[in-house]
Amino acid sequence: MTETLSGDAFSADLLRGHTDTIVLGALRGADRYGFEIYKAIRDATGGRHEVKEATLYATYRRLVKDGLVEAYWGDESQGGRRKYYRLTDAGRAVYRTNVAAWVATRDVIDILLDTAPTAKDHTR
Amino acid sequence: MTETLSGDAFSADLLRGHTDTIVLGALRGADRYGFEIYKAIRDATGGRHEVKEATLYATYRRLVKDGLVEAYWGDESQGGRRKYYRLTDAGRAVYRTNVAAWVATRDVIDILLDTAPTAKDHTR
DNA sequence: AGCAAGTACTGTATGACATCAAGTACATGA
DNA sequence: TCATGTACTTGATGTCATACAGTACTTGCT
Repeated sequence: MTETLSGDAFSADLLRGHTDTIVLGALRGADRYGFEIYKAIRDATGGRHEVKEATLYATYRRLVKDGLVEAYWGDESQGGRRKYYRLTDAGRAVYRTNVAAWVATRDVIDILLDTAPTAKDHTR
Repeated sequence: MTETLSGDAFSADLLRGHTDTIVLGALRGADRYGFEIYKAIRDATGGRHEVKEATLYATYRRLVKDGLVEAYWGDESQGGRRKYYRLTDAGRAVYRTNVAAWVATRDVIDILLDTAPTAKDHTR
């Protein structure tokens, strides 16, 4: 914090509250292991933003505790253990609800900040 | 928390990190007093969401401390004191930066959740 | 007049969560 | 062999949104 926003405007902590949903979303298509999700998020932001490893592993723990994902060790028997996560039905339901919440929240913030992307808007 | 998202999907805490920017934005056009901003936000969400008073007054304090806004008492001498807030130059600059951060963050989340509003998107 | 409801502001906890900092362990290429 | 990358873990720490509990004035209703 206090990082006063370096050049290209990605303040840490702005994804706060969305991390769970992002992780759940990452598991929509297939089971994935922790580090894989970490890299996926990092890459999706073009490297400009990164959700810290510690944050993600804490998130995984929370999601498992809440029954939204299940964890199991992969069988990389030759070394390099990987813990995989699988979306549960409950997780899938929460994901859907959270996406709706995101869209609603996004639109409200867009209204409050006057940043709604419209046809005439040059930002898109 | 743990509120498991009631019906229309507004989880508290999703605005977290954006409150400062929203308040700064509310002061763009004119000085406003605390409760006025509170009502403006509440109304902008159609009453579906509310940033709690305690949250906002904490926010004002923080913004003053950081020199982003200045506070002064209105001259409602006949009663009903109101504390007004005025955007400083620093506040205006931070606002601009934060808006850029919001747009960047919003777009990243849209990508991660696959919720980007497009022309063919029925959500708009 | 009496009283509820709304306006307006304040202060002290509390808890969630993103991150920091530090660490373990294995694999691989120079 | 030694740095670098992969992969996971855990114990602080700090920020911030909120709960909770006030104070004080005003206005509308009866």
